[in-house]
Amino acid sequence: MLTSSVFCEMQIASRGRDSIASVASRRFAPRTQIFRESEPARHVYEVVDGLVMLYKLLPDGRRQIVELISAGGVFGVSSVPVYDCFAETLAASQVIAHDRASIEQSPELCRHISECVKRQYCSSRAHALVLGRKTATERIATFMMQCIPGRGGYNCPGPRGRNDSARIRLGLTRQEIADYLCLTIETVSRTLTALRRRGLIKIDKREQLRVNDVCRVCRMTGDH
Amino acid sequence: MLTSSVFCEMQIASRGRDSIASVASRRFAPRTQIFRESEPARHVYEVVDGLVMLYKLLPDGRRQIVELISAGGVFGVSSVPVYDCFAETLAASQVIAHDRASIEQSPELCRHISECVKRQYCSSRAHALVLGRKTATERIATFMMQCIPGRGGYNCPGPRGRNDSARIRLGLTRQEIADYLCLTIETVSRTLTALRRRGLIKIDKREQLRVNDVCRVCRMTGDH
DNA sequence: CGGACACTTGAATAGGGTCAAATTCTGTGG
DNA sequence: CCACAGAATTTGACCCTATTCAAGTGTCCG
Repeated sequence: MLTSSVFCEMQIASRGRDSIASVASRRFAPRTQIFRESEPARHVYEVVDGLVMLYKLLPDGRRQIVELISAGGVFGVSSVPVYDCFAETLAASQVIAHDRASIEQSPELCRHISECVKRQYCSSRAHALVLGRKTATERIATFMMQCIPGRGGYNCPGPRGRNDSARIRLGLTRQEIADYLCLTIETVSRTLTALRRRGLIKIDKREQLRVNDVCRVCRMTGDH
Repeated sequence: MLTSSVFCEMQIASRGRDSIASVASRRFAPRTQIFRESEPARHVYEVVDGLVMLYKLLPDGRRQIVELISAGGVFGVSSVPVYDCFAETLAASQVIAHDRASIEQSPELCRHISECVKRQYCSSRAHALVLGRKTATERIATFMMQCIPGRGGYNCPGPRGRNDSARIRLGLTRQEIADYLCLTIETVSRTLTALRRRGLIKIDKREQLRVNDVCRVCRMTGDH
């Protein structure tokens, strides 16, 4: 098994004067399933490091990656007693598993998780706009901008000087990008090729590319 | 002005022993804008009665209705200091406006809102699957199922006896349905016509239709 | 009853999907 | 270092679903 788990009973020092809570810190290898849809929702997870994807499946195999969660995000939150999607790591990931029952007992933890859910709720709406109304090129551009920290979002600082380029590590295969953006693998590939031919990006390795002009790509998201 | 507002300083009796909170109960006429995207987010709203839509716009006019909120739902929640979408009533609606600053002071209210956000967060993910992976017919079927309370969701009771029909009040124009499901008005119209011709539904009035066999429509959502 | 708006229908089109094949990585073992 | 296998990706040709554009038709409300 690729997973190594370290369970521990620990004091959450950073959360102040709460009583001792039952938490487990776990490390998962890349592409490891953490839970499945319709399984009893026993834990709420916090991502410390790495990247986790949440996805839903239709019976005929169509897949939709509904969310990508990196450090600081939470997952496993559900309004019913079972998980509403599958969770799987993309990169090697460190997560904290909070026992669902114990969360109620820590107002600080509750508050923290609520804050994360609120943030993720807002970004899931931005994603709905992507899925619903954007062209393939706009989707890819939007996705690339998401991969450049600090740019493109609310109060983007704008280009930094002459050379406004950025290196991006995708962390997802073409198939995963397709399932996230609701395209096919072929369309993702074709769109990236078209962007490369137009000189907007350079594909260094499979998962690594360079955006030559961040602002120009940002203008291609359709948002401006 | 179509809006009649009643402001009041009231004790939220149902929320127990919290101190007096600043809330305003307001009534809005149908198709009335409540707030705009990028406006300072001063309030969090709770829907008491009616129907509110949240939507985002792209600069070129493309619109995506990201959420429909009925009684018991909240809106105006944002992780940044401005609203991230537009809010507009569809039906005449009664809402409670909570002062953003005052929310923090009521743990009970905080908890209540968090609970709503959690629920809405989950349903927004289900909607992402609709937008991303479903065909026009599946989208319309999914939407119709959403309009039939108690059916199609987690632990649906199944058909009730021989005559498993339901009357639906849409409350949305074809254009709004299109913007919610990410289709065009023509595709919505054509799809409804096709369903009518196949004898699955009967279109009584513009906004009212009858589903002859709920289970059959449910099977058309693509979820089963 | 008439005007405005919402909806429906038709024909042509295009964007992305599907299917199939070629190419490029990546890792392994010699 | 090179050869090879298997997988991931790219590319090509064709197709289909939903869109676009353009008329109609229906419905509501004064």
